[in-house]
Amino acid sequence: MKEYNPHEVEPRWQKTWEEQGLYQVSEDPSKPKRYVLEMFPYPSGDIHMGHVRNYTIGDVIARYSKMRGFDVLHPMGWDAFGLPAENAAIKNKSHPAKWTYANIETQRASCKRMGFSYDWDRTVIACDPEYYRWGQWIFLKMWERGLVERKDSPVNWCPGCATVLANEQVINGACWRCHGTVEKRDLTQWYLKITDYAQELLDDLDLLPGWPERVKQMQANWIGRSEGAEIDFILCDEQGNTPDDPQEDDVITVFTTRPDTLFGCSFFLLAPEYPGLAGLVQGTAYEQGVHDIIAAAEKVSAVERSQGDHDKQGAFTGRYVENPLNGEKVPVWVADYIVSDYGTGAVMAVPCGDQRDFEFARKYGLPIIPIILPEDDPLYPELAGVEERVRTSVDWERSFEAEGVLVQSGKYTGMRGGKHSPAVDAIIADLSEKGAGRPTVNFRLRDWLISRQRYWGNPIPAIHCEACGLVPVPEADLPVLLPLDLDITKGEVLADHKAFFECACPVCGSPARRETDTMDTFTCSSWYFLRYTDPHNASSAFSPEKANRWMPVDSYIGGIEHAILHLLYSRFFVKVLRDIGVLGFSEPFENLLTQGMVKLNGETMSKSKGNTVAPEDMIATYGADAVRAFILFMAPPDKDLEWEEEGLAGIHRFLNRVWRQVHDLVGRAGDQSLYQGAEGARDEGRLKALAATLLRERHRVVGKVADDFDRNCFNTALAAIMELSNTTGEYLRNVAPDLRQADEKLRAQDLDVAEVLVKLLAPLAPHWAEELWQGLLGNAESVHVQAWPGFDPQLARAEEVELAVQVNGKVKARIMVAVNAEEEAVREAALEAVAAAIEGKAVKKAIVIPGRLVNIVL
RNA sequence: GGGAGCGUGGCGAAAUUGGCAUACGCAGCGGACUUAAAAUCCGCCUCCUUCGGGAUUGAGGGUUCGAGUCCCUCCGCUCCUACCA
Repeated sequence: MKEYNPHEVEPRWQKTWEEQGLYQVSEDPSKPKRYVLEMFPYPSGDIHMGHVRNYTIGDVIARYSKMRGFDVLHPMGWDAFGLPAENAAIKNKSHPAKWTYANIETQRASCKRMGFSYDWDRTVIACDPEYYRWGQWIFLKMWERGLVERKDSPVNWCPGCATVLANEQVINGACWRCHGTVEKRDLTQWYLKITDYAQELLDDLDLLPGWPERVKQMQANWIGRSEGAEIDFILCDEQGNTPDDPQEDDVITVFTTRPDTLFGCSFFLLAPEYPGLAGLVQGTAYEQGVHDIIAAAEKVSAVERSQGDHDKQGAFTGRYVENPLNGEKVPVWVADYIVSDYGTGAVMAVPCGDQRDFEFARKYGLPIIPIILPEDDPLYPELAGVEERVRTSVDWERSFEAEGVLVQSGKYTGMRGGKHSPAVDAIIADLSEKGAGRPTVNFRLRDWLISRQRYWGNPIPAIHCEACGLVPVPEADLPVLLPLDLDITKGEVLADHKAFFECACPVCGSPARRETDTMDTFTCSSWYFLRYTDPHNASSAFSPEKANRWMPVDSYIGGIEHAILHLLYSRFFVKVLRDIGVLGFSEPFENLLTQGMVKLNGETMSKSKGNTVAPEDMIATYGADAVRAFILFMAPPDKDLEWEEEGLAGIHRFLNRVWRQVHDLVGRAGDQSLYQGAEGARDEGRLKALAATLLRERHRVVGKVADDFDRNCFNTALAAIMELSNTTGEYLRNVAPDLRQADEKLRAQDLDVAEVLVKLLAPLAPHWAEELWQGLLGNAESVHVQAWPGFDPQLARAEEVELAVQVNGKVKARIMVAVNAEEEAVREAALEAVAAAIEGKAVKKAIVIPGRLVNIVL
């Protein structure tokens, strides 16, 4: 017998598979398709254990799917544009392209060493002009449809990365890449109008039962839909007089989800960044106070501002607005807890119903008018049914935010208030009639800021012409090539690179300037999964026919960190491409599997912490197959996985053991047999019983493993295979080898069990399986294109089963009964088995659960 | 503050629809083989026990013939999100 040596077996089969093109997509329309995809990596150095886990999960699904008769698409590529390449290039005095492609080759080699079944002919590399030209094309199509906008607004600026960031890329006020503090700056930038799709992006989450609830919840929260009303307040003078003919400048609109509390509005708030704020106080006695708040808000970084409960600061502006519902004069304040980029940046403050307004009112001595009360409030008897305002203060500890009954609210008094309450509907209707308000839906989602002032990205295909304004690059001129002759180590930037930006206006032909901003790298990852379906298409981004055949992705596997950014953007791109008419579906990813982290001693592995385990070291010791199987065995895929080298050694032992068992089963173990000491039973009955048990286990486990793979439960699938191996060991140990081999039927069964063990492990340990399948069992064709072993549920069942007999829910005895025994007979047997325990007591009833237990109730 | 999830042996975990809790593995302990060690193989391995049994899925309660699983209260942990009006 040849010993199991992964270091010899693995590279050999990897070479053979590649030469044979075993994993090239067959494009066989007679088979059902399955698209298995792992999130493509950013090429920052070699792959780490997190990647290995991600790709191993995908590889098992792909290999298993192939054995189940699917036409499988399982590609790999690189998200190759981005800032780390620039930083690394500057550090190493190199070029981002050089660094990027070198890392891609390293990662590609590591993936091959792990034995992943990718079709390498379909590789997509985002910084390849053949790919990014179609990203530019999609941008132009969006522009045609009015989904591209260039506008001036306060944006997130990361000084560390010297670029702007999308809202989604600011995590707790810090840059998602460098973790530096993000500032607000007023800049003119490019946006994609993802907000046009806000409602659909929210609604279609319901079309995704194959996504984790958690991820859908996170997306729904991010989109942040709120129903409410816009209400117009008109600026008035100190006597409360509004202008006879109010102009646009005289109106300040707020968004609220609680128009029912309008009678409780005792002051009015503007964000420090509110556009017209400076004008309101210019030249007045209040200018300085307001200015101080604005200055303080600018200084306080977004990080601190998002820390939450710091003391609220504000100042009176000296101005008033009129409450459109009751005509009251309300003072206007500036407050640092009002954010400018949600709603309108202006808020009607209702301190009795909002805790933040409550605290602000207490601090600055503003009235807290009770207008909504729970019926059990001590104040309720006094105010119940009161329409006119009789009280303007309360001694409450905090605001009241739940549902209640309106008081002191004019004709609305007595109505139920709260979100979606009758009072809300009535007040919105009345405001609409006056033209002072309208029902609105507000989203938290902002438009996607995609321009970046960086070199290593996809150029935005636009031209600035003095005469014609902003002009899209004609489709025929694509791609706008990113120049490679730029030396960023000397501080060169695109905006100074004449050869790049000097151009002629495509409309009038006069000298013009090319846009020098590049696109956010997330635009590259928002459609790469479509390119894989038709990667070499030179005349379009993809053929709709191919994309429609392969899409949606059936299994998408990746980290939870992409729950919002990448997954939301990709959904948006697909919906736009559908509306453009090149896709016939609305959602890109049918099933999403978010894999857990790989940890060491309870901590996430990371280079900066220095607690990583290098995949190549583990491969060098135990082989790729053991690493793969270990990763799948140690935890369910969506849970964090604690790295334990002892466990990996255990899996290596297991592969070794099954290797020898397979040799034993086919009579080829020779003197390396695990069971040579096994004189075994020569007793015919014992032999038959062991063989029957093995047969039953073989069928049971094949069914169980298929079921587990279908549910992505790789850990229990492997546990079941271990059980089959244990039963096999029991059999081999206790049956004299010559007896087995003399019996033709047993020889056939032994061979079948050997084949089953090899096939069940093939998706998990592909090289190990191939060596046994072809090397030992002498098959000419790869195990990875074999059909999944069949199983017979009848054979998986024993003729007799053991039932537990419970008395009042406690197990008191066990009985053996025939599988098809009549319920009455089972009941009789059970009563008999526990006769002593129930003696003298009345049996109320006996519940028989076939195949499981009998419960006798006394 | 809001939302989601989790809590089972020394450890990683299993129990798919409410039906024999602790499968499978790791570590540990004992044994076989060996001059010895490694490797390999076999056995033990939730806790208590007067050896009859009894208890046990974070704690307490409820529903049910039956609860790790469903409901309520509490405790603990994790993740996400946040002055979102």
